[in-house]
Amino acid sequence: MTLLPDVNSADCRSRVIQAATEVFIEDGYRASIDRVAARAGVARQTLYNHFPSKADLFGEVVRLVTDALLVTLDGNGFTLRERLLRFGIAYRLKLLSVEGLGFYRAVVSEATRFPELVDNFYRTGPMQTAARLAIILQRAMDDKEIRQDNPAFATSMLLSMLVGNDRSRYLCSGEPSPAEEPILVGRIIDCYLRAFAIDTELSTATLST
Amino acid sequence: MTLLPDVNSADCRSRVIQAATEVFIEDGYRASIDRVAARAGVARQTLYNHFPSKADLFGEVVRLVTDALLVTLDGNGFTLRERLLRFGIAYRLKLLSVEGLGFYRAVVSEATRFPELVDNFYRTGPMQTAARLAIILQRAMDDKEIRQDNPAFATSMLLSMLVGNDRSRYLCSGEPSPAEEPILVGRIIDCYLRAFAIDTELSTATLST
DNA sequence: GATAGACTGGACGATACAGTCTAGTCTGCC
DNA sequence: GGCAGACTAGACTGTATCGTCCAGTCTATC
Repeated sequence: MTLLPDVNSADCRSRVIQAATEVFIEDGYRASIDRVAARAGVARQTLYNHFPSKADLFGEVVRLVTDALLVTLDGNGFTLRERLLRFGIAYRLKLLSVEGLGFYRAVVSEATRFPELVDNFYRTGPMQTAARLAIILQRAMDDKEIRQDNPAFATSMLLSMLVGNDRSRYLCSGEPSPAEEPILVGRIIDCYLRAFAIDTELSTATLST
Repeated sequence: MTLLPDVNSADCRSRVIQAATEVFIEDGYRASIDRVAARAGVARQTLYNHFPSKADLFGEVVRLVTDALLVTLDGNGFTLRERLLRFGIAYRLKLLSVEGLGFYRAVVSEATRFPELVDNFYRTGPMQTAARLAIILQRAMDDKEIRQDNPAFATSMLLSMLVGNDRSRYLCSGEPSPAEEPILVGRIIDCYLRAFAIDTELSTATLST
């Protein structure tokens, strides 16, 4: 017995995780263990040597993919619009990819069977991304680049505008077309910046009715 | 044999549909036929007298609930803000209710197993609502109440802002709190109207960088 | 060469479930 | 009374699946 993790064993484990990720993204939790094992090119028993149950394997996959889906926000050195644009492109790229959509579907589908897992996914995934974005927006408010408002609300609006309706559509039918992505993101960000632009007399007057 | 539909039979059928709706909303398609029959207070064979298969029953439920979830837009006689406000409240009320969320989860979960059904759901449900909203927005653009823009884009933005992030959150964890709904919808609509307000020199200047 | 640890491949048990079948009951109508 | 149509209750078939078990193989190390 060696203390170091066996190379072959680790390879096996990662192959299983890789296969499970693909299969769960394709068909959700209802995909069979046999299919995962076959995809990994591994005997079923080998899979059970590494994971005590299907639920544990699923949980591991969810944790790993959740981390992989976190969207990073690069710091300063850009205009606000530029930063939001980069964020928006990365955000849509991840969430609206075939894998991002399949994963989301798989996780949401199991909200009743694994409530704590899905809750944890939301807290360590989407909520983390939102928290990072909120910091950027808060700073932009402090710098008077956008108007003062509740940062949580401002964050929610931007995230909603970026993927809300499109995610819903792609979950049901069709696939995203990557060609027009940058243009679309630009339009969304411009739209957002109008909504949160510093107040002018005109715009406030229109709303107060 | 009578030509008129038997009262008891029709009653039975509607009880089954009612039960199936509840059960599928709770646990999705993986809920068993036995549970549906039990919930309806009916023998399994009776259920099969009315529906040839589980998939057919599911399809029937999806069609009926899709219709029930359509959001109506009342016509004129109100300001644009008032109309959007009413729409937003009704829209969130339906989509973010426990039933609306459960139904959405159930449908989206089966996008791979029943692609045509889910695609049809999207076209007769969400797309219908969007089309109705697009007409209102188009008219508002013609009347110079909001700035000229692509109506489909403007529609997508409003629908996204209304439920995008919140639906995502509620699908994963927690439940909506109906108390603050009207205030929240008001903030969203105001935010939207800012984004699509008629151009002023100031706001365009900020964006053009 | 012997040994330990990991993987294989298939049999096996237990469970759940869709859908069918059948014998019997109930109800309304002639 | 008799009959037709619908419902009931439960047995039954066939299939899918999770998870276990076991006998055998392969490989690296001593």
